[in-house]
Amino acid sequence: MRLSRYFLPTLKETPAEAQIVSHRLMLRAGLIRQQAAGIYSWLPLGFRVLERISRIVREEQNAAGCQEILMPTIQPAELWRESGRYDDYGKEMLRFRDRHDRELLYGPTNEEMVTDIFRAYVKSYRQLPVMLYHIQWKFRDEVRPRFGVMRGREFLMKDSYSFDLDQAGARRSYNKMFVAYLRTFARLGLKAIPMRAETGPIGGDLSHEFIILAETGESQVFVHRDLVERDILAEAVDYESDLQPLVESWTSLYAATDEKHDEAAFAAIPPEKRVAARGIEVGHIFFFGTKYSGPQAMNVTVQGPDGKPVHPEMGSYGIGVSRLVGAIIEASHDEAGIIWPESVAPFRVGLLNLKVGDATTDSLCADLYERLRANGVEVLYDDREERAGVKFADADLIGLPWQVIVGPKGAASGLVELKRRKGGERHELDRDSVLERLIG
RNA sequence: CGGGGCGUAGCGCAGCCUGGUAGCGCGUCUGCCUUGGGCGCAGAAGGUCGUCGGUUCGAAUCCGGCCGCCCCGACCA
Repeated sequence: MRLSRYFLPTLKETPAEAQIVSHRLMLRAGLIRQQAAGIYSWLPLGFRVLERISRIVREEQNAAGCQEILMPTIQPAELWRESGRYDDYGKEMLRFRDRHDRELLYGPTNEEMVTDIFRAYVKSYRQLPVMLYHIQWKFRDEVRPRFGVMRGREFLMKDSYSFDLDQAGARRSYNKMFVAYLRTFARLGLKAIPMRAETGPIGGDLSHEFIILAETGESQVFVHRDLVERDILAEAVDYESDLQPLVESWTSLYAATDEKHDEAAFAAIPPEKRVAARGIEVGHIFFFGTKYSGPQAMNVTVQGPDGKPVHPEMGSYGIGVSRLVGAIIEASHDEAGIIWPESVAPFRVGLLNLKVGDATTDSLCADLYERLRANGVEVLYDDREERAGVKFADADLIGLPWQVIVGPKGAASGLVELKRRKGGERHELDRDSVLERLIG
């Protein structure tokens, strides 16, 4: 993509409403535009990141055996009356009526609807387990939206739902999602730590929040260093195997938010293993049994092995996709701007032509641009007629992982500069070496 | 929902106290110049001062209602 034709409104100054760093950078880097309190448009660069994150989330959900569907944003009130939540949910739920005066709502979550889909088609225990998910916009009329996309009213969320014959099966589904979440956040370039959360109505230990560590995080967290340093991607995962030992190895070490913090237990950890940090919640998984499928709610049954009706055991699993864009920036930025992890970067390479109009830099850039693209490398080519300083500043601001800097001095001798955004190290290389590094 | 603050050009702000018909920086447009870290010079466009009403000869400015946005707290992917 040529930057001269790309819709990328970067700002030199920070809009007054933005307080936290991710919000400031998202506005300055031209990722989003606020349309109302907690409601945002996603501009081309921001939308690309949203799509990148969604792709990774999707790949890991699919790998864990979850199947993607797409439920609507608008839901009928009747479903929520069945579960009893229409009255319970309160003002956070946006309600309205259509032209026939039917009551509708903008979905804040989808337990009722997915349960409705399930009960329409699944009649036998032989069809279990079932795991469905979608990535869809949600609306929660938060009293006080803030922090940009970190707490918006309209937000993109991945929500999964599992249906099992019994609690042992539900635990297997839970464990799959647990591991899928670890892998998802690791692939997004984040250190996400599962922390025990409020237990559901059944009790037990089947509820975890996934919290990423970031200096500007909203809550205080306490974790065992081994959890922070452990790399799930280095471990082989077979979703058909018993994941319980793996899950236990992650949950046996200390990890807690300040609400659940146990000072004594934390003090029992060797001092060099204690990590007190700030965190941001990016995912939440929990088991809730028959809360929605039971007779008190939507009364869903399948026929069990003995021919008798069974209420399926359910769980739900959420990842805040749009929130993650902000969370990743909170976890990865510097004074100059965003530093995208490679896996979610909107483009992999920024190609900077420092002297547009100079025959040598123009042709060198054109060649690099074409050859990178031909090899599947996504490049944002800064071919604007701007001064070098503007290009450097914008490149650092939007945070693409690699910058290929082509200036008249180096170009004359066939050299360009390769700069890594993270860390900032630079190398003068000839064009083939640059291509080799970026394509390999 | 309790407390506080703010709405003036695309963005950041001054002007308001002490009413007299709107200004600065950045950005944008044109030309020249410059070309390795948000240059320089010259010219230009762009604002019903959130909105409705009141006071006044006259309101961005004083008074009131409404709307919107932000911050702190309680609550949350």
